[in-house]
Formats: sequence, structure tokens, C-alpha cells
Amino acid sequence: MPELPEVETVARSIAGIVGRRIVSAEFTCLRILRGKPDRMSADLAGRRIRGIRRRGKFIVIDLDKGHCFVVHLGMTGKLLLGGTRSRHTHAIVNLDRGVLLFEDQRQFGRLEVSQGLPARVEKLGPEPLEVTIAEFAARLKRRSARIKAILLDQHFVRGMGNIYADEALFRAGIHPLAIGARLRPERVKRLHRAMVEVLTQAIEKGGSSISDYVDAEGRRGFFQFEHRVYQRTGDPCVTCGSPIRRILVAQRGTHFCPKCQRR
DNA sequence: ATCGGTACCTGCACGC
DNA sequence: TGCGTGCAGGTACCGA
Repeated sequence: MPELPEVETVARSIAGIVGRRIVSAEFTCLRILRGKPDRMSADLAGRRIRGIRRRGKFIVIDLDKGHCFVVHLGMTGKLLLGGTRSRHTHAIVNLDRGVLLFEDQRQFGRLEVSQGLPARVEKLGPEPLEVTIAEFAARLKRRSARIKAILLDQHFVRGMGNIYADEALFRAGIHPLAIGARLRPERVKRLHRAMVEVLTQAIEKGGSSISDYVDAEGRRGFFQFEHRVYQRTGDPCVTCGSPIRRILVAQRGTHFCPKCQRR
């Protein structure tokens, strides 16, 4: 499910747990854990929640003494405040008031307890909503891959995913197979602007609910109604009417208008 | 360091 | 109805 706008929406939806204390935590699926379940439970029990932040697609729950509870939602992960347990409920975090559940049908999500930020999470690229056009252009100049693959690389910018890469490229009029370093400065500028616009608008709409994405209160997003190319294969381009095409780039379904998006 | 390909999971839609 | 195939918001890891 979750790219930057969805993760941001989920992070905001659990902001209310800041200040609460973790009473206990139970983990029932080894695959999604970075660390041993009993050790993680012991590290979490009794800790006060000091803050919630998002770093790329990671949700960082800051605890006492620099400890972090780091959550990645993978493709189908959900953080939920209360609600009924299901066969995909893999973690139950009991708070002094309420409970935080982690569900994940496909088990691509990951949970981790660390002292400070894990190195893997620390060394990601800049936030796409903060990176300046100058830095964006400089970083792009060093990349020889296709622009779609570059946007998906979390070391280039952190938080873009398959939906918003396709949507940003469409809005910028750039073909997904264009080589990053070869983009003219004017097109780089358009891409930077399109990326910021599409992510900002998507956050305002609470993200995209493609199948079952919801925030921690169970609310769906509405940005799926604003998609112009993503999963619109064969449908007419909203600008020129040409059928939207789907190709594979970096093994990911990639949607674009062959007339509006040029290499 | 970067690039492109593969593996990891479950569930759904589709054609036969 | 059942079965095989392809597809799905993700990252990690491999060899080149």
C-alpha cells in the first residue's frame, strides 16, 4: 500500500499516542521482525512514547533514552488503533490507554526496536518535499539509470513509490525510460515541481486507497481518484486522449502516456 | 557506488 | 468448480 503520502497519513493518525506508555508488546510472526520477539517485547515494555515521525516510508516511534520503535509497512502493512484481531495481526502493543496493532497480509512489512535510528534508515536519500531543486539536479546528474527506476531508489529520494513515480513523470511530461543524467535542466525542474505537487496533493487527500489501505483510524484515502496514469492502462489520457500504456521498468508495472511523455 | 534482476509472501482476477 | 497464470503500494541481496 504505502508510499510517502500514505505513510505520512498513518503517522499523523497515530500522533495521539505520544505521551502514552507501552505496557507490553506481543509479536506473533517472526518473519516481519528484525530482532527476537522476546527481546523486542522486553525493550518496549515500560517505555514512554516521546514522538512520532516519518522518514521516507519508515514510521519512527521515538521512546525514552533514544530508543526507537521503527515500523515499515511494506506492501500491505497497517498500523491500527484498536479494532478486532485478524489472522494477519502480527503485533499487539498494549498502551496505558488503548492498543496499537500491526497487520500485514503479505508480510513484507518490518518491525524493529533500536537505539537511535538503524543505519539502514539513517542513510536514505533526502526527503522529496525538502530537497532543493539544486540538490535534486546535482544528484540526478550522477545517475545513468532510467528515471523511473531512479525515483523508486530510496537512496535517491526517500518515500517515492510506484504510484507517485508514475504520476510525477506524467505531470512532468517525461518518459519513464528517459536516462536520469541526460534530462535537460528545464525537464529536471518540471520533475522536481511535479514530484512536490503530487506528493503534497496526495497527503491532503489522505493518500491513495487502491485496495484496502486505511490509516490507523480505518479511514481510506481519496487520491486514487486523482490518478492520471497509474493503473489506467488502455484508458484515454486526460490530456490528449491517447490510450495509457503499461510497460515494465525495474520489474515494476509502469504507466504512461506515449504521446505526452517524451524521452 | 550503481545497476538490473531475483526472492520473499498472500490473495485476487482472469481465462480455460 | 477448479486450476494455472499474472499481478499487487515494498526492500534486501546478488553478481556484474
